[in-house]
Amino acid sequence: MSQISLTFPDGNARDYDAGVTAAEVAASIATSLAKKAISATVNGAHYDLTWPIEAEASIAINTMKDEAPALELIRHDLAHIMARAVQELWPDVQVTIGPVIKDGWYYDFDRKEPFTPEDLETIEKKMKEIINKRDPVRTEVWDRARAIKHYEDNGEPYKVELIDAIPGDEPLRMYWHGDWQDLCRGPHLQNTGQVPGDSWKLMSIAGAYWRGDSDRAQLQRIYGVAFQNKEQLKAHLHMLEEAAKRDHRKLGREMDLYHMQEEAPGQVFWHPNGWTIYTQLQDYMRRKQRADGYVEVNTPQVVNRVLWEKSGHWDNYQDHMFIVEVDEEHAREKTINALKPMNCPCHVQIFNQGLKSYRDLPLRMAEFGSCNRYEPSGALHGIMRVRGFTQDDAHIFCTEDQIVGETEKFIKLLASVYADLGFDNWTIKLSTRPEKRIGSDESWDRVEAALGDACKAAGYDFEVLPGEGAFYGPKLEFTLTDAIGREWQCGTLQVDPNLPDRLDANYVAQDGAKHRPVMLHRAVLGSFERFIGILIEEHAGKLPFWLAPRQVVVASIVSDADDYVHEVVAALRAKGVRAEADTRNEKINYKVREHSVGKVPVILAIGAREVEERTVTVRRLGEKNTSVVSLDDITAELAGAATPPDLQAD
RNA sequence: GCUGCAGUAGCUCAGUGGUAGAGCACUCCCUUGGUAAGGGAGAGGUCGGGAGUUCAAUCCUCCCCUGCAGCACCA
Repeated sequence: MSQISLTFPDGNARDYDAGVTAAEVAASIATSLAKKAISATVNGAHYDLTWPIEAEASIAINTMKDEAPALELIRHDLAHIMARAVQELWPDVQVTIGPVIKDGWYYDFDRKEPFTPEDLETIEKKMKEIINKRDPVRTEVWDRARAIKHYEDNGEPYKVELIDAIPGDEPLRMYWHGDWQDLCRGPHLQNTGQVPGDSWKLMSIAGAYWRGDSDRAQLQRIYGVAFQNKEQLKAHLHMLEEAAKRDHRKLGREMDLYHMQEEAPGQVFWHPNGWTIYTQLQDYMRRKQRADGYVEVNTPQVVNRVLWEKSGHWDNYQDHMFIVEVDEEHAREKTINALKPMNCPCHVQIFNQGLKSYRDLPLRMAEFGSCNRYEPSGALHGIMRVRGFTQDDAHIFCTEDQIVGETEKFIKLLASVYADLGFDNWTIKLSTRPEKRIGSDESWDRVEAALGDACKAAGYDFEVLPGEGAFYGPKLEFTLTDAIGREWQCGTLQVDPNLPDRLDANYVAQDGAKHRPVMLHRAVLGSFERFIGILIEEHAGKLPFWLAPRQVVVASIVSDADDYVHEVVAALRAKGVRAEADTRNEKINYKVREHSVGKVPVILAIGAREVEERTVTVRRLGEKNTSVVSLDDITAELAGAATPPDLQAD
């Protein structure tokens, strides 16, 4: 038998017989290590203790102390244990697929009756029994024909389909947890008792399509979370509770920002407080874009279908458009229009007015464009995913050579905006050519490279999402994360050579001939609605002072102070600070509580002393202590704080 | 759109086959109180909408609407 050399993390190497298992390697080092070993990392891949190692490799033996492999194994074994529990409870249920995900795992089942919340408790109980049995886990490599026959004989078409999808050169592994068998790539622990009994929890039941395809069967998915110990599970559940408090739907109500109602699903009724945030943001974006060389336009809401047919949207998105028919009683001929779902075709109409020269490029055309899309009902989510929204949209008409420069300029604009708004963890994703696409491979090569180069030039890394680009061009997505870790695309930049072509946009180049410009669709915030939702969750409602809808409440302690309270409010308002008086017949405790809950950043309390000394007592949101400041000083300070970041003197 | 769950006062929620209740919020009165809820009184609901079963439906059944979780979708 041939010998292979295995190199350990400390750099030492030892020779073993080819086909040695990680369990044997661990045993060769120390009995204690063999006992504690749960898996191995071999050349960076996660290995079961029982898998043979055939060639020279680097190896690290993992124990429960190694967080990443330990969590992976715990979660993966729990997926199997849960599937086994379900099949022991309901033998007619088919198991399909059950991967490890962030914080836990899920498993998809095919069962006629829906699982109920009570079922989850029953399943948990059964899982604990299985864990307590400490059943051994063992594995075998099967050949393809045997595996397929096994599942065909068992009447399990899902598994057969999974096997068909596994590349031919990959070994097919069967795992047994006790007598329960499942096809699985592994690795797994050595027995079910190695899974902690109390550091996991079944969370929810949901529908999920087989293989993610909405044309195929819908299965029932059970989600679970799992950690290394009970404390981590408790911390996770606590984090979820805290996150729920930051939910923009809850804070939106508490801060009286907006509401939504049945008659206009997916559309926002902005209240004065919310609209203040909105207009502050819009004013800010307008200044930022103007400074970056954008011109601003405005285009119609209701546009005849003819334009949507030309742009190609009618064919692709008709079902997702709000259609407006004007019937014969009102018009000579019945016309069919659509509320604009996007601004780009209208922008091309503006571009097409008059002759454009290469000297006009790049032409950066911005619009705070109100759009309506008939989003599927299940997609709606607070103000993050809505049917009526306004984008901070712009289209940059340019040449292909200008793409890199314009993209880099855009990323810098976006980075500066996100920084001003308090975001420091956003990510860039580059979506590349999909299977169904137009344009030559050479052109895709160039444009994808241009986007990547622009990111690098601006100093940012990006993740590639292969095949996720639009059919006409690649795109950059800039994503932010909400309170419970869901990612939302906010900013975007998309390269589009197609629409200028469909709508016949052109410019006169140096050679005197007409050429097609390229269009860059881009948005920094994305939609105001979504961005404000994210903003609320990011700051847990405690918005930066310049964005806070009510920046200051001046609260009287005794009614004798009312006149001075109004004087203070007037002084602040004269300096552009959004200040309100609270002279209600209530105690200061009550007022402080109410405005703290309402996330007002600064409360100025006024009693007899302050009137006498022409001062205010300042209480800042989140701080318990107060300070006494002169009226002049506080007015100057708050006026400075109320100035948007792009207008700050420094 | 699909699967599951939910919808009772402005908000958070309890409740029952015999047309409803709490706390907070709201209005009025008392109270002028020094930093996260002072006291009292009052008003407020076609129990999401429609149909059915029943002597009787907020409660049971069916359909629809909206919301929530996940999936699918996101030009």
